[in-house]
Amino acid sequence: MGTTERREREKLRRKNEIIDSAERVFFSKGLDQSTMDDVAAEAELSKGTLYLYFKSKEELYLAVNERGFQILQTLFSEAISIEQNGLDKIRAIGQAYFKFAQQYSDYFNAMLYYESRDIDFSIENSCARACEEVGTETLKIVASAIQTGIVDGSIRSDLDPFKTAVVLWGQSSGIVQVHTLKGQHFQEKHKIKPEEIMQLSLEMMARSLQV
Amino acid sequence: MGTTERREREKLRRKNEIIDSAERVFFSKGLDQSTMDDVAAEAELSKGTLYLYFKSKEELYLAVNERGFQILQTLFSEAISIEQNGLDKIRAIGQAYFKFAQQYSDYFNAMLYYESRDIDFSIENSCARACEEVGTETLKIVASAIQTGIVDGSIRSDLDPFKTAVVLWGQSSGIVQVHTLKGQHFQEKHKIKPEEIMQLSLEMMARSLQV
DNA sequence: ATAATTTTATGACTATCAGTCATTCGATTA
DNA sequence: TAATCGAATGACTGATAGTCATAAAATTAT
Repeated sequence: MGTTERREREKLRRKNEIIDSAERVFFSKGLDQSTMDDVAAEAELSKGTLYLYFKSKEELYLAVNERGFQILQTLFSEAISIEQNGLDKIRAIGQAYFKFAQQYSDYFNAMLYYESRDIDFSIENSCARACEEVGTETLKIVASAIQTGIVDGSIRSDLDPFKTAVVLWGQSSGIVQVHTLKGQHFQEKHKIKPEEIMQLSLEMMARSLQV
Repeated sequence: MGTTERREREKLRRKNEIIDSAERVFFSKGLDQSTMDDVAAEAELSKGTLYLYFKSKEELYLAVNERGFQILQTLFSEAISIEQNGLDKIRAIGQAYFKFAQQYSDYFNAMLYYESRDIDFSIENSCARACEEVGTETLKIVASAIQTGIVDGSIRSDLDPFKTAVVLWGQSSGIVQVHTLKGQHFQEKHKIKPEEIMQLSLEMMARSLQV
């Protein structure tokens, strides 16, 4: 009988339902303010059950995070497909990243946490691994756009595509981190619009790639 | 009698002793693994006493952080004083920042936490305020170096010094964050030396400022 | 010198929450 | 109908941030 397969499916469904609930709770109250009991209540399950599907709060959190990465990856794929020239692809990716930070701010904030923590990638089959996988895929999209730019002459040829992708990634996340966490504060204190910072940053990054 | 003044001094001294102890504990075990009881034991005080001087663990942590900011500010001041030309000052600041991240990695890691959290600046007289103050001073150093560069012609004149300083700050912290948290992982996975990333980033940032 | 007052320090206690585990429930199979 | 097995439960444990009534020490007033 195909009972095992159905069970497998149901197990996956339940897992996703738990992530759905966790997402709602984490996004509405913030990760630190959310308890596993909150998530359990939202999922209409007992706390113990959560631990059958995720071995810790961090795992569950990373599972939510992975969805964010997947959205980002899609946005990046769309971005590069629209533009022809390599440098314009990179510009489009930059815009897409900033758009992601604004439109999917909950996912983005979750990603910040991920980026700023020393995550343990060692345990096999963990959600951290999955995040890392999608993250690397996303980086490869950036690297390939740079490669395209080098070939079509819109980007200087002395750059290593993957290394440059890592740099752009680091720089962008730093900027968007400032935007997200200190943006309002800067606006009040120094009369600087966060959007200006993001646009200026984009312009500067594009310039650093030009021949 | 000058008793009040001496008491004031002693109170400050005790406060600093607590920060000393907290620093040792936080740096040796990591913030999350450190308990207030650990800090109290290290300071040879009771936990209750800690709360007479700091209203929460976060406050105490921010107090440690402020020291890091002060070191960074000093390094930046030294950096700009060595070089003449504006763009070289900026390069020197960049190098100083990367040096800080390596030599004072404990302080730097603490700062990452600060940078990646939504800190509450509202409460009067809090340690967060102090960090913010030193942070702004540090930014002003960067901005003034950019201004110098615009005047001496080494940096393009269409940039707003303070906004550009914010961008450079955000980009740099993003890069160094990648370097610190994911560097080893990148090295293993993609055979990329973290130092290369930092140098490439510096070069790209300098290029984005050039006329 | 002594009592009254004010400041500083204590540590037992509370509240909260991540994670566990013996037990129950329910579906599948014999 | 009984036996088996995986899924689910929720009371329990351990850890720890933060509190508060009380004590000790220092300062000031009598």
